[in-house]
Amino acid sequence: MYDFSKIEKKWQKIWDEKRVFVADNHSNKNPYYVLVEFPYPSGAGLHVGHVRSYTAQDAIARMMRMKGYNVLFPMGWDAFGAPAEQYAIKNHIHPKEAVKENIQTFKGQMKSLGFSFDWTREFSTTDPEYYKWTQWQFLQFYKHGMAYKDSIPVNWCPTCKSVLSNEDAAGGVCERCGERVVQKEKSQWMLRMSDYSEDLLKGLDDTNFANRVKLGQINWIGKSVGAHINFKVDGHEDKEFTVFTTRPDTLYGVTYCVLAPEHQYVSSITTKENREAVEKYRAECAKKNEMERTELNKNKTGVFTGAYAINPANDSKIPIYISDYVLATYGTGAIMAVPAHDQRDYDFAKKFGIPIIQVLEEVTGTPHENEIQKNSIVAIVYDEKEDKYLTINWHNKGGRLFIGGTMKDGETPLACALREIEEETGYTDLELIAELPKINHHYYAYNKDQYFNIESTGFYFKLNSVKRNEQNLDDDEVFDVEWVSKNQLNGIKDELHNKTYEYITSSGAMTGDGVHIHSGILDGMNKEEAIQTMVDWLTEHHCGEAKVNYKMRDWIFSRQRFWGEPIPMIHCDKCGWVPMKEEDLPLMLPDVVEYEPTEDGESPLANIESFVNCKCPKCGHDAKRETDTMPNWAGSSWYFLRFMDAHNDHEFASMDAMKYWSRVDWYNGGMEHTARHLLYARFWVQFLYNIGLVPNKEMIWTRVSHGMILGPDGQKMSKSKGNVVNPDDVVKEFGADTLRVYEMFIGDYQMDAAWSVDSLRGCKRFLDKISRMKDKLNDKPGFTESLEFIQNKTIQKIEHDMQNMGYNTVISSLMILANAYEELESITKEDYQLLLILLNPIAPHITEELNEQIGFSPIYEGEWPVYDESKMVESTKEIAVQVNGKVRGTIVISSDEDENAIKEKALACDNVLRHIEGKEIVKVIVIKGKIVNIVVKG
RNA sequence: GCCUGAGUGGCGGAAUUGGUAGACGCACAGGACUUAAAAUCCUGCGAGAAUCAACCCUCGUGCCGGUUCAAGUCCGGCCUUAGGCACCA
Repeated sequence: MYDFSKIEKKWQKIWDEKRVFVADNHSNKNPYYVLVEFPYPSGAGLHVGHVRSYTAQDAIARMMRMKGYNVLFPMGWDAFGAPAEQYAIKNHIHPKEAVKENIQTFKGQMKSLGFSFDWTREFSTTDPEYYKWTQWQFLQFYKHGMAYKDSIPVNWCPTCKSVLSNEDAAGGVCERCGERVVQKEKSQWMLRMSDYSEDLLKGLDDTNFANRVKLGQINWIGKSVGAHINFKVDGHEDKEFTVFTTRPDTLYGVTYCVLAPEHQYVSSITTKENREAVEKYRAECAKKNEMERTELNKNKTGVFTGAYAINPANDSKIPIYISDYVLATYGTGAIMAVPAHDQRDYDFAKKFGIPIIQVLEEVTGTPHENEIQKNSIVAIVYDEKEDKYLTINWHNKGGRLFIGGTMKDGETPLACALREIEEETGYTDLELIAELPKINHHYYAYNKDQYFNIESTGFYFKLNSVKRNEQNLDDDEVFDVEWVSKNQLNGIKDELHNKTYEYITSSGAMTGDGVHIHSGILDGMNKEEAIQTMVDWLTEHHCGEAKVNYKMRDWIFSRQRFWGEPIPMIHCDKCGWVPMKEEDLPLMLPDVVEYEPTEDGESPLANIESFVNCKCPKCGHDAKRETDTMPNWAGSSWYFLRFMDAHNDHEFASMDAMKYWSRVDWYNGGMEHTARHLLYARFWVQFLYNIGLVPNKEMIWTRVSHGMILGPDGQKMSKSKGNVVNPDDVVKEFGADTLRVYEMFIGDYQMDAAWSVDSLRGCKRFLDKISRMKDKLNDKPGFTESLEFIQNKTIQKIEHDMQNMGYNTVISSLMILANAYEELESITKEDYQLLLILLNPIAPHITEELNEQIGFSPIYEGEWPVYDESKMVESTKEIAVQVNGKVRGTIVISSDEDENAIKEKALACDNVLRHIEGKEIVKVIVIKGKIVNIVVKG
């Protein structure tokens, strides 16, 4: 046992006083920037989840310093936000007071954990010296036409009396208070983020984000490539509406169109007879917000307008509906519907009895020259009572199949299916459940020595009763009729029959690739060719063009809150919106204690006249300030740049400083921020880059995210569940080093992990063991020879694992090294120090202390060990010998033994002999240094 | 519904390119030390059959198939679960 509390305080003080972790902007060492998301300093204090990621990043920072890098590892506070505001309103104090207190708590907790932050660069987003530059950057957005005001329907939380971004109103409820969100028109500041869709997508190539992080970004941007197609309205020569589609190749399969209920043409094209129904439907939709519409998942609603559109490809007349499954805000607010190849259109068409035209067939089998064309069917019959499927078993002449057959002249596919079922199996009492999409199948018939290409129609029947006639078989039809369960269906090897079965489990529309049919110029083409051909055709005939759409919308930048950066804009009756003069920044939040939100949802700032009233910077007349503030995401979109030059009072950061650090090398944060925060921050940086204010278009290189720490019950920690673990308690009882080691050892860093006090104790034991080991030091110089192999292996392994976030295996390999030390009578001081240095990034206090006690200079002044490959070659090695893939023994080989010698050794192995006795050796596979496998027969 | 992960002992989890599955730790059991306890140390610890015992044998990484001399790892299909997105055309 060691007295961790004294030791930890001692070293924290030394690091502080000697400014060990202060980064230098003018160093000639290579820079390395390690960043962890700065926290929102909530009243609850530091969470054990923070400790996990901070320790991981701290370990990297400490290791990189020892490797000779000039490491920037800063910390600050993202302190604007609703909780502080709510707390302040309740307690009638200014939020900055609450924030100050919380920051003190957080900082004290962080210091007690020994993180190697450069505290000289600390700031809070709520410091006027910082938000001055956030405001300044907003003015740059404005001056470059990137900020604009727009009156749009927004998500409104009646309780918080605030507008929420779409992202914050997920699920139709307020993210903060859980209240139902309603729609409300509001004039909002917006940032033209959608202009950056393509750049934000492309920029990902210049980053080293984890794959799942990149995918999150890609999904959020939501690029879809397709076409705009113009449809004329029959009888309204002047009217033409445009649809966006990703599948212009299915134009021949369009059987109706849908306009969003809000579409501008709805009133003018609706016929008299349909007007009443249309108006009623529109009124119903107007009541619902976007969230409610999207909740009505499956059940499609809509009404016919009475009007028809003209399909530009074949001039056919198709009905125009309105339905709320088409959104006014996405694409053009109108779609062409292809029920055969889009599931939503399929559902709608089924409900309203609209025809379904298949224009694309999937292809199975391999095409061949000189094929004979045929039409045929595959019928699947299901007996619900027995839960079995009807098959015929050809045994070794073709195996198990469903019912199949060729159509006779003049026969419909359905008639053919019924006839074939009766002839082959005798069953007649069937009910049609579904006609399945047609499949284009190529095959070779051995009995006829002929290649065929068939168009097969699939049918799905239910068996009503076992009523059965005599089978009517040809002489060559020798098979058994068998009812089989679902599991036995995987005995069916035929591609066509399997594909047909797949269709009965999918729900209608065929969305895959294949070959076009009934599609004029597109016939015979696959999806990709047909899309290109159709786009060219549309362009040539002036009825459409290629078009790319993005899901991502502009950023709603206004919040009706007190506790945020005031937006530095002034409204003058004469001049309109006028930006504040840059030299007048920061626009400070007023120092008042009372600021209730207004009833009509204006920001609390609107009530404070001394803030609102001002002079127009342009004409000098009386004017009023914008009273909305910025969203939380604003301050966190560029804080990593400020850390590079935190106290600059004439720029947000100097170009020199940003060029020196160049980028964040290793950024860690929570999963929940990998989409939004990262996207906003990248957008912000790209904009600054485009106006020449930052040196790189992407300023974050690697981004990783950590899993959550769950309560001991495996649930997310929360006060209400009573499963919260407070890091202070753990530090007090077990010490900071134990907590740090435990959180690194707890499991895969990228996955959630449940808290376990038992495992925590195990980590304490490990540190105790290392501490005790000091008693077995001898006076010999250098390293103990027998340890050199494992020592160098461990260095290599730790280096590799640290770079790959394998912190848990870093700890385990250190435990293995410690166990190897334990087995010896005594070890040298160098042996011991090596272990201390390797453990230092994760458990810095105890390792510094022990290192000092044995008389070495501080680890933080030293260098990271380098492994020596020459010490890592093993002279002998034990490898396994398998017989037919099963391990039957092991042999010891030396590194210079050749294949034949190894083979001989393996074959001479006792237990191996037993297994190969009397059997023929087919071959012996020797994988050098790994394994021997003897393949025998008989 | 779509996208992305994950599924391995009683538990947390290991297993660089396919090459001895279960490292390391926890829990548990037995033993040593001790008057006793704690601490520490030693031994065992996937399941099963068999045996005095040991060796040994069979099975085993969510399920069903496949590829391979060899599959936790690769391929096809499913199930469960977590997170994200969602009438996005």
